[in-house]
Amino acid sequence: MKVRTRFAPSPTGYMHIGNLRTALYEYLIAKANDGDFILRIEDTDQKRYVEGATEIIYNTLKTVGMNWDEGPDKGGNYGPYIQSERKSLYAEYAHKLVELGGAHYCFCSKNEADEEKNEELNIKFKDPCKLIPLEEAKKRVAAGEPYVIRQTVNKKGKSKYHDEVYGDIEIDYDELDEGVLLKSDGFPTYNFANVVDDHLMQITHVVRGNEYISSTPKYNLIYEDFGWEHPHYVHVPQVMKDAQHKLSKRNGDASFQDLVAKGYLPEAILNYIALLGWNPGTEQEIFSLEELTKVFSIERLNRSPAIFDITKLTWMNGCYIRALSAEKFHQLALPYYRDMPAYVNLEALSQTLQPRIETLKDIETQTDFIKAVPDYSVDLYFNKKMKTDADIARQNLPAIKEALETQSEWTNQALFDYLKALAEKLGVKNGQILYPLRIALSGKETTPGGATEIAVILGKEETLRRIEAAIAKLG
RNA sequence: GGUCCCAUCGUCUAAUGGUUAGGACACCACCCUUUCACGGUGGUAAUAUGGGUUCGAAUCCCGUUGGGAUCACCA
Repeated sequence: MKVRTRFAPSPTGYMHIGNLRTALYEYLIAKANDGDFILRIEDTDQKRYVEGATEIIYNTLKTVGMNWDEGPDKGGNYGPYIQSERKSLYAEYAHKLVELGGAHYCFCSKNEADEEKNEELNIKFKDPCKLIPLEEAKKRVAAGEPYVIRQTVNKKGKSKYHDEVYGDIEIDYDELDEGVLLKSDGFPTYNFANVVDDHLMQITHVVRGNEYISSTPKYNLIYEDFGWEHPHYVHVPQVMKDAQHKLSKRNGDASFQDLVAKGYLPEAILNYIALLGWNPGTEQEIFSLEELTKVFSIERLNRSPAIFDITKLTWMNGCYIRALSAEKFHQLALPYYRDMPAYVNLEALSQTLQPRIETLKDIETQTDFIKAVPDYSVDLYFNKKMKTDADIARQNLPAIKEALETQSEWTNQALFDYLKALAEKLGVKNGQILYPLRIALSGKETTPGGATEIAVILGKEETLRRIEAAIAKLG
């Protein structure tokens, strides 16, 4: 049988990291087995619907290259792929389930149902409405009385099922709530819609967060009552913010969109989250999506929760940035150059920046001195190792300026050789020329690249102007 | 609270009865060097705890502790 997995997000806002990881595992399970990856939008809760959220889902999946084989925009043999468009289908199946004895009509208000429960005595909600004879219940429904359809749990003993990650799970039927399957507004709850859809769409592997482990027996009951076979279950551990809290939208934790905005590359984010809860069994850590589909296996999925570590993602992002071609990096950097003065040599800037940044956003802080030299203290000219200080700078800067004025080949290598020769001629150390020059050009203790690289970035004219300004400042 | 799940360096993880408990990030040191970074070398650092089983336990079993999930007309 062909493997079919589905990503079934609800359009309630941006895409968070845990969600994207689940989608990734679903995609990989499908693609590692030559199967289909299906996108289904679960919008049965109209109160939580957020405008534009569906587009975010599409864009995110496209950005990372996880292409779906069937979905709302793409069609397929099992549509529609938006649950709100399948509304009548659920009602049909819910009523059928009532006939089969797996569910019943309930006329309780929400409050009444809540009161029935007794948490201290640990009594699960067992709906009194299930005692209403079916014929009578149908009459009340026909008469227009508001109702919901609740699952009926009559079984006793232990429910057992196998999970591909967690192994055999055993839960007592008494632990199962008789939850609402079809709401009074006619929409199904997740508990019902996911079963009906997964069956109808012939999903073979259900991948979801492990918070569903304990409610899975309820779903299995529905599969049984319909006489359907249940899919393979792949429950995956949570992605945590720290040891106590999971990553969540409500806390405003970083979403995929946020990370991209912070200068992380989609490929790096995807690579990093693949490794949160899964490992290849080798020491390789850098994987493209393509490579992942080749080495992924369910068996190597982990059972314990994983903390999202932005530091390691940052390192990995740096790896991806360094691996970029010079042209590609320049393209990605361009938006960050928007306010650069005209004299700046952008290609040279990119070249200098690429090995030095870990996120694209670093460009902003690394290049702040380019627009204007900050107001710095002349103490900056002091460097013990380079044997320089303000006096040395005062002494050498005019000579550097004079030398550079006649220099025509304005490349890093040429400038470096030239200034090295100058140092020799003056009988001073290289550092006594280069260090003061770098400070004069940047006004910063640390800069991307050395004196000559900065000179190339600034161009000859601006370089000379800045040296002049520095000489004036030193007095 | 009931039930279920989880437990190896700070973090992500490897080791599926026999390893000096391995790798990666981070951190520290050194090297390279025109500052910074990249790169290279080395280092600090873990089997939560108590019992079993076994010649031998991170690994299997039981208890304890700690953490998480779930108990919605949310998904």
